[in-house]
Amino acid sequence: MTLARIAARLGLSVTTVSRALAGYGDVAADTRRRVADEARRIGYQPNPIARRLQSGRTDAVGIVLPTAPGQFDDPFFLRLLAVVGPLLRDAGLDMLVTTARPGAEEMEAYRHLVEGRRVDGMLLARTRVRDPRIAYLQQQGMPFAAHGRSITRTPFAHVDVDSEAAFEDATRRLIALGHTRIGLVGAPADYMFARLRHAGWRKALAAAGLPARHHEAAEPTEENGALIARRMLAPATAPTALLCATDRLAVGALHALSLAGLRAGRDVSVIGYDDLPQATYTDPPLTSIAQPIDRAAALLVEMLLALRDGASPATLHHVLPARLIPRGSDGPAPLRRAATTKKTQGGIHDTETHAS
Amino acid sequence: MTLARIAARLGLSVTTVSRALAGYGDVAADTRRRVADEARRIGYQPNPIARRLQSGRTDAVGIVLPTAPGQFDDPFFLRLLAVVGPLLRDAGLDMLVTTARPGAEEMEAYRHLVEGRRVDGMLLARTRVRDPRIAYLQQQGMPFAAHGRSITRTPFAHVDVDSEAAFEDATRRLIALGHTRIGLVGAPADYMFARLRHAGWRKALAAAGLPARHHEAAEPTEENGALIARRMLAPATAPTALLCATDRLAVGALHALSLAGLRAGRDVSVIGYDDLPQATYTDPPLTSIAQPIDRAAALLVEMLLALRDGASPATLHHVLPARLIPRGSDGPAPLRRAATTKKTQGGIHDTETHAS
DNA sequence: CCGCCCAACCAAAACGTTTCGGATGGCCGC
DNA sequence: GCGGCCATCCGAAACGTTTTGGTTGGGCGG
Repeated sequence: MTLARIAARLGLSVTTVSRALAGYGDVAADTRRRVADEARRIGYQPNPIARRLQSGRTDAVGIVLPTAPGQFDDPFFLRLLAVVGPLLRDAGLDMLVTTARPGAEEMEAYRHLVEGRRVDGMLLARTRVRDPRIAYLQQQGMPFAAHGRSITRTPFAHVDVDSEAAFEDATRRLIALGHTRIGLVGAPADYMFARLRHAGWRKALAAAGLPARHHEAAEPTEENGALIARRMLAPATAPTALLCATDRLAVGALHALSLAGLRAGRDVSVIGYDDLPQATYTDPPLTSIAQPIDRAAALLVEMLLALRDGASPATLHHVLPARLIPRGSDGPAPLRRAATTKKTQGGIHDTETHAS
Repeated sequence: MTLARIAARLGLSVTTVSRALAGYGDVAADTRRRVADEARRIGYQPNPIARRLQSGRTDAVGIVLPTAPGQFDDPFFLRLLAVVGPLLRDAGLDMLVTTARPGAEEMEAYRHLVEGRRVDGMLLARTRVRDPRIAYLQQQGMPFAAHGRSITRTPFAHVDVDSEAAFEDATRRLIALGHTRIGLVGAPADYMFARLRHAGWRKALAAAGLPARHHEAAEPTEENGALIARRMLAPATAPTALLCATDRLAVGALHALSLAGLRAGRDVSVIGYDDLPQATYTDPPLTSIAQPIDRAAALLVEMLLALRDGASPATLHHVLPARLIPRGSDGPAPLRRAATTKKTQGGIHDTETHAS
């Protein structure tokens, strides 16, 4: 199982065997063949550890999965892994996955991978407006590609989806359907994606001369979606449409509607983002915005390889378009607001409220 | 950043520095302190690659995520990763993740990790009745722990959830509620979990003297759940309750009910398995069976460590109890079967049908 | 004063690969 | 016949660690 064994068996030096397998020109054709045959015969596989020690590269990229309450099993990350996985393998890279809660534990996970010299590239997702992970990786000089933008001093490699435009479009769509009170069920403003979607919503409202009232944000879970929707729909002047920053929030909102005796798509329109598989199977099916995650993943890997080959992060960035998938949860604004049948209660956890 | 640098700076040998940091007794207390100080000062981190080459271990465990149509982003795997991740880190083990479609590609992924000497332990989930992955790992002598049982010649380390008992209980619950026609929306029979849940269902029916009609199986997606439910509910003697092998199937079934104008929990009872976060937010909320995945993950890691320390796989196995979480999707059998309001259509893809 | 033991340290080998800088021998041209 | 070139091969170093089997020198007992 080692070069030495092949060498001994063939009466050659380790050097020659190595060079034969690596395809160097200074090996006789016949020798090369004999080496190849013997290697195949004993099922030789080079020891990656030895190779790494010698080359100084690890041939591995790291991903830290956030394990926050809201993201614990966010399907987004599994899809990302699933799509990125094969691409990395094709590039001969291993994928090292760690899980950590945002905050101190998260940064420790990054340090473990980076300063522990376990990877020579990182992939990160769900960027934040000021992202300590990005700052850290830049300061360490570790190549990385991010899914999502961020506000930084120095440019970094990233793909993002134009969810600002998507939310602007979605809002316009609702306006065209006659809605004038359109609420935003948002995510915490330190997530870059939350800020962009918020901006898109606000822009479309402003362009139509409508006020951007009705905005609350919380970690994107079903639970928070339900809580926010319930609160937002309580007043008499409640929105007739809810734009939700993620599908998980939207699923919660649909649930709250149903509990309140309101029909989604008739009494209140709901639009989500992510186009999760389950979006098709809510009642009514959820109108959602689909992002080209396959394309994004491919670009991320491409960028990582480019960085490895010396490309500058400044040249590496893409913004991809998202696409609205109309289903049953939105529709024309009701002529009169349907009455809320149940009393709403106050109290919401883990929520930041913005009066926009 | 290397032992040699510390050694040079302190006028010591590499050996002594290494032994000082490793806590050997043959280093003077003062020397040990000086070494520790210098190491901290320059932020020394041992090079894991060099350590691995020398020790012959990789300190990494591998997980292959199935990317099948039905499992593409099954939340189950992300939860498993999230729970197993911190435990492995605490044990000083890296987690190497690969994705592959079941079949040839999957086996190639295993070979890549195992014969490529990238890991010294494997974790696997969603076992199959005859599982080629298990046979392979056993033949290769690679330590591994599985989530799920399997039929094998030689015993292997595993945890499983007693979903047979859980399905037996759930079926009895439905029987106690007056249901006599209880259908099983199952998963393909080569999944071990599918077989166990099927057995539990059948057992409870047999004990009550009820026939085990109404059984179909397909990859556990929402889509297949909807297709099967629609077909099962078409005939006049359709089941009044559907037991679903997974929550994804159940979500699809709920959707089909709703399309057919049937009320879940009143006209037709539905019970799922997995207790996904979204189960709370279906309409009505899904009665589901929760598995102790945290406990299972902890045991898996524990077993892996035991195997590494020479334990025999034969002694390592646990079966954990599952717990039914009653919510709104099941209830008393209706006195008379509600009429199906919509026509059902034939045709179903990717499905194996069993007349049980 | 001699021998022994112990505390403290270290040189070298080993893990398996890649690569640098030769070494060897045959053949060709002049 | 000799110099040089080319094809082919190889020794040794290097990557950074751990471990084996020492060596050194001082102190202590007899």
